[in-house]
Amino acid sequence: MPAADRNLQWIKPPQQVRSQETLDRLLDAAAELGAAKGFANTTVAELARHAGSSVGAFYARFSDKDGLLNAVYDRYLEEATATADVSLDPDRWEGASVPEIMSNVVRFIVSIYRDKGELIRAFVVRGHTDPSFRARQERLSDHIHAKMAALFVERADELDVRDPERATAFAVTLIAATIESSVLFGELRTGALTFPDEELSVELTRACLRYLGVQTP
Amino acid sequence: MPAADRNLQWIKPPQQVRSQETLDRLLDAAAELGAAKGFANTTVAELARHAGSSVGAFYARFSDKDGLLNAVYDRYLEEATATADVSLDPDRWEGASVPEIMSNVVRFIVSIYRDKGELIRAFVVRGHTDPSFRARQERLSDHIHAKMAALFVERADELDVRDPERATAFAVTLIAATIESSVLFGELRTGALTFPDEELSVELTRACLRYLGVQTP
DNA sequence: TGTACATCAGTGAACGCGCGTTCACTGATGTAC
DNA sequence: TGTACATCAGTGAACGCGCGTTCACTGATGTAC
Repeated sequence: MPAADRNLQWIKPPQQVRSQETLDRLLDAAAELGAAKGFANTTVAELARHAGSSVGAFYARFSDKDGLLNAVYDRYLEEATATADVSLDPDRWEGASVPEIMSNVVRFIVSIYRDKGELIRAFVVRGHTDPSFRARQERLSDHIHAKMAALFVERADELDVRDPERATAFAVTLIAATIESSVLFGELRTGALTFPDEELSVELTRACLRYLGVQTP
Repeated sequence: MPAADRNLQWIKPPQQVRSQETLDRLLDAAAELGAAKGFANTTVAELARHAGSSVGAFYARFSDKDGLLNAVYDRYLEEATATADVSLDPDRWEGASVPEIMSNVVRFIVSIYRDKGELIRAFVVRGHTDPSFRARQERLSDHIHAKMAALFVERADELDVRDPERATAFAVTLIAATIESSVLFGELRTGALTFPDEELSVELTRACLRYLGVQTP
């Protein structure tokens, strides 16, 4: 079936329901173990066992270990892109103010990182040595950043900055960097002071609004 | 020599100048290769060759591969701590304003990350699986954060925020997170817009000053 | 509906490669007299 | 200053363990008639 092959780079398409289930369980196991201890530290045997499958079944579905990781990553990218498209859709925020959008979006991203942070971290680590992972990471991040920035640029009249395009781009970067590092390095912490999720969201929102010169009530 | 042993956890103390030189070259090679491709992806044989030494010489100095990494990390931590102590010394900034300190410190940290970023990244990756690396990372980061925050808290009258302690702590975190992620993920970039070192410094400084409610000229 | 056969799916022991570590040996440096 | 010996330093081939991958085999599912 050459037609189907065009869409399936890493996965050998299953012919029966049974094997599709096995495949899904392998993907889930990879996501779970990868999040827990990193992909490099997870063995194929461990992965197969965790999925209630076997090493041979694994290689019947994937060309090699990398094939599985790529499949897991693709599944994640698809989910992430879809989520971003829905939650950052301009229509959805019709009539909303910059503070309103900012605070909701920041809170949402924080909650996502709380959920998927460990998995994202595993992808990031992998990206350090694998250019193809790195490239896809950047594509996703560019996509999300652009959608977020667009929401703010549309409302440039609420901002008090020289170059709204550039300032919003930087604000988005601030958000991404701060949340990312808070997850990558555990809870935000400076000496004895800690910033749990809610406070992180509030403070980060405040910082960005002030930076963009937005009047807040 | 039991007295010397107390200070040398991972390194077997050399008895001749010759072996001290070998040891230094091994440390340098580890830092270099680790920065270039990560510690996990660097083999002992490769390391020894790169240092103009041999595998046997390596094991005469270090108990194992981890011993070397720990030694490299300790050397880095010592340098970093000393640099922070000197550059964030309160006396050094006697009479300076918050914007002055902020802009200089941010610029300095960016330049450090430009220099040592790859090595720092290797340590961070290692920290993901090694709790002892992680713990030392946090100790260093706490130390630097505290010193920075202290400079701003001392000048709380220049700030316009409810809780100066907390706000400065968060500002310091913003700085660290943004610079860190800009190095960990390459140059800052949002779609077509890029923020090279100087612009990153300027914009990050501006963001923090506005967040802290500092009047700028 | 039942039977024969082909293909798909799954199993886990065995293989082999890469890399950390060891070890028997050679050469260099230091010390005693 | 020279000689004998001890210790330090360095070498690189060989070993062995862990883990990705293969493969000969068993069982399950689908198809033809």
